[in-house]
Amino acid sequence: MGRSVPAAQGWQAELRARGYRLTAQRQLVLEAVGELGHATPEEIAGAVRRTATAVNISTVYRTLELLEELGLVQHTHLGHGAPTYSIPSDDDHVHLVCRDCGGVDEVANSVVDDVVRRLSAERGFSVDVGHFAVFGRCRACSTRGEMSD
Amino acid sequence: MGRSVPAAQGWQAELRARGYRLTAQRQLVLEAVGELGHATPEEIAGAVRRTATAVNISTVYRTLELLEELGLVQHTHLGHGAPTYSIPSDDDHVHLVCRDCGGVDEVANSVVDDVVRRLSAERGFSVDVGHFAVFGRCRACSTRGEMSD
DNA sequence: TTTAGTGCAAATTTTTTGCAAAGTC
DNA sequence: GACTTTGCAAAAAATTTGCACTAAA
Repeated sequence: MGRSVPAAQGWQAELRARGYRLTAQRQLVLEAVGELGHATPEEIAGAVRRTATAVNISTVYRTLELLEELGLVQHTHLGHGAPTYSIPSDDDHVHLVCRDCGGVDEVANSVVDDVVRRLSAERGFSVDVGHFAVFGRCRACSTRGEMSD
Repeated sequence: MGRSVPAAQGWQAELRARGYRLTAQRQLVLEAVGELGHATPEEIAGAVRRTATAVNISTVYRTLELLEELGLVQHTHLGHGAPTYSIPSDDDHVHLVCRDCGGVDEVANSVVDDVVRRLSAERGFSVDVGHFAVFGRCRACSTRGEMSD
């Protein structure tokens, strides 16, 4: 088996290797991020609170920052509000956020492959596909708009 | 002369037509947005303050909200911080934001035309090109990274 | 004169920080 | 035991809101 993706608990070793310590809070926050998917710090704190031990909100912020530095979580901006955290995965996707209903849809990032390639070639800019959300209006809201216009 | 773009002072008439009033503050804020381009509410307040009359920050927020509703300004998310306001124009562009240096570059939105078309056809999603920023790493920062790696 | 808009101050909301106590290695 | 991490409380930063007063129409 390869080890391109930190296996089951490889991150714990990596944590120590970097001089950090393994704590219950860090495990709980990481688990919550995995379970919730695209959750805000506040939501993550809430989820942890519901399970067993509560983790202070400031610890959640500090922990997310650390986990992101280690590459164990990533954050995405889906709109005006707080950034949302999730587990990086191979099948990253592009987020479509509707300005009207606020709904978040996803499309395979192959849709933007071409743009990514061009920006790399023409500008030397390497796009972080997972990080950007695409804003606009979803089909449902467009249809609704037509009717009421 | 056409009137696809609210002419010089057409917006003032539109304002009144909708039952709103023309005030010095609204003119000052709109001017500041035009002069600054992609500025945060705080920056806009600062710019106005520097000219003649100061406009209270809460009025700036309320005014931006109104001007946006009227389509006289638009806001864009360029990263973690506050949204930035600017004057909508025909030659909208895509923003490239570097995760390392924070720099903001622009590319013609023709670069994403294809994606816009596909999302419309396949998902019925109409993209607001000006609203989304593309995150990643710019050429300068990539080069720097290679060297220090 | 009537009704909308502004300034001001206070309340929210979200995130950050200092520091003593608790926990990990 | 040494050094990191956490919880707590307070500080900051960013927005929003209530309300009396000012100003546009």
